[in-house]
Amino acid sequence: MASRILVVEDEVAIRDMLSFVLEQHGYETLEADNYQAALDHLHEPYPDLILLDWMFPGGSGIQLLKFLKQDEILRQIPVVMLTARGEEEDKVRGLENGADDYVTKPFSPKELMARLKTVMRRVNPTSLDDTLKVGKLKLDPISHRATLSDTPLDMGPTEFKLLHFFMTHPERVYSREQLLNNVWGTNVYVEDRTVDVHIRRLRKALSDHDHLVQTVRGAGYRFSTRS
Amino acid sequence: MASRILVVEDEVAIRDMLSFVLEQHGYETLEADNYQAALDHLHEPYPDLILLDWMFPGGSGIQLLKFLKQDEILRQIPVVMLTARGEEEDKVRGLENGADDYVTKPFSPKELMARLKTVMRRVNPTSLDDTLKVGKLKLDPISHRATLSDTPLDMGPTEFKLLHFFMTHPERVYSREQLLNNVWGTNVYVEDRTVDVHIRRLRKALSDHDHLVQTVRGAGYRFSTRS
DNA sequence: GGCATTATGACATTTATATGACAATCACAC
DNA sequence: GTGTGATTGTCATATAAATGTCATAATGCC
Repeated sequence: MASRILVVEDEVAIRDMLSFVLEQHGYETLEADNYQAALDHLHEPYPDLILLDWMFPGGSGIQLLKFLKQDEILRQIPVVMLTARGEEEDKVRGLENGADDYVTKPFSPKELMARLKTVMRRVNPTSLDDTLKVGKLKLDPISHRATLSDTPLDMGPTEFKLLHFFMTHPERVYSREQLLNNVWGTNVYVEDRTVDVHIRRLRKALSDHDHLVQTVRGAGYRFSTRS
Repeated sequence: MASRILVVEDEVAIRDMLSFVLEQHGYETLEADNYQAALDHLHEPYPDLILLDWMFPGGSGIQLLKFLKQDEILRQIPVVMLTARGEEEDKVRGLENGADDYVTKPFSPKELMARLKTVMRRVNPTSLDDTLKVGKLKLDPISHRATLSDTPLDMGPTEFKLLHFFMTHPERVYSREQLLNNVWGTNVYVEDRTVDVHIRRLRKALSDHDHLVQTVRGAGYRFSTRS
């Protein structure tokens, strides 16, 4: 059950961008490019958050915001406003009318996700990160636990991060260097070969599911459900 | 292995966004937020493409563009301009000065990737990451896997590269020497006859599709769907 | 047939990956 | 603090795979 985010934004380019970033981070997105379309999404199952462009056709953002806050159910859905840079009054007016936060266009993915997470954590601490599943293998970022057929797997933090990265980026080869950058972080000087060792530890932890982590000779490693 | 894209853009939010989208699509990114930083990236290994903001500090986009086009090597790197919406003259001026295409801010990830791919296809068709298909035979550079009717084929790195080259250059004879240059790389001293052996290994891997790799007596080999 | 070219199997060598061990470091309980 | 176990990165070694070359067989061409 991924969190669902309703994106209310009339400009298709920005809407696409928001959807892309959100989906890459594991959210489901609903899209609306006008007032009525936004209303059409406001029924069960309700979105978990609304990303609302301040200015959009068929009713400005504040109009929809006010409408939401009048409804007993809808008012509980957190709203993050999208404002143009420098429009300070917009932000103030938005926050005064019940918006939970705002993001200024243009935005970096990092900033966007950070704000969304903060807001969602504040409103509903449990709905945040989703469990990743691949067959019997599950990875739950919340409890920070990986299980196989509901049996907890024993692995270190690095292996957990590695598995998390793999599960969010399956069916794709990654060189040792890329894995170091993505899992260990950039500006970390660690031997390439160290990756091998952690791969082995991860495979060990996965026991009879170690085939999910595949060696691609001369290229790196790949997480794949196919043999 | 992955294409490298130099992003020249001063606004951090937009730069982050570009990097995020590009990296999600498997590109490596280099970042520069000013003229000098951009120049610092222009050495080997050269970026495969430059994404250039029209207006950025320490020299406008066109300035850098002109500089690039004066250099024999650098001029070959394709350039995609980032322009503000509505600035039609900018686009025209950019294209006149050698830019290969432009993307208007704000942009959707889909549009961005489409334009980049188009440009890269025009310049260097082999550097692309698209799945290659010939009948039931598929080669996916992203997962680094060759399949026949979705069954993974077992072959070594050299055979994989060889097949990749063939699939991107079908219906054309290549001498052993040409194959060595293209697949093994230049400055590699290897016997001509070695190619025969790898051809055989590739055919073996292709099993009942080995007819795709054809011998052209006295000339070399050819990858062809026609018998 | 006789010559030239290619196919194939075998093999030694090189290269890449897997694995076990270990010392240093870290996290946390006491 | 101090102790204790877990974790981490690195190394040495084992194992496995890939590579290039050769000798020889097979094939095509005149």
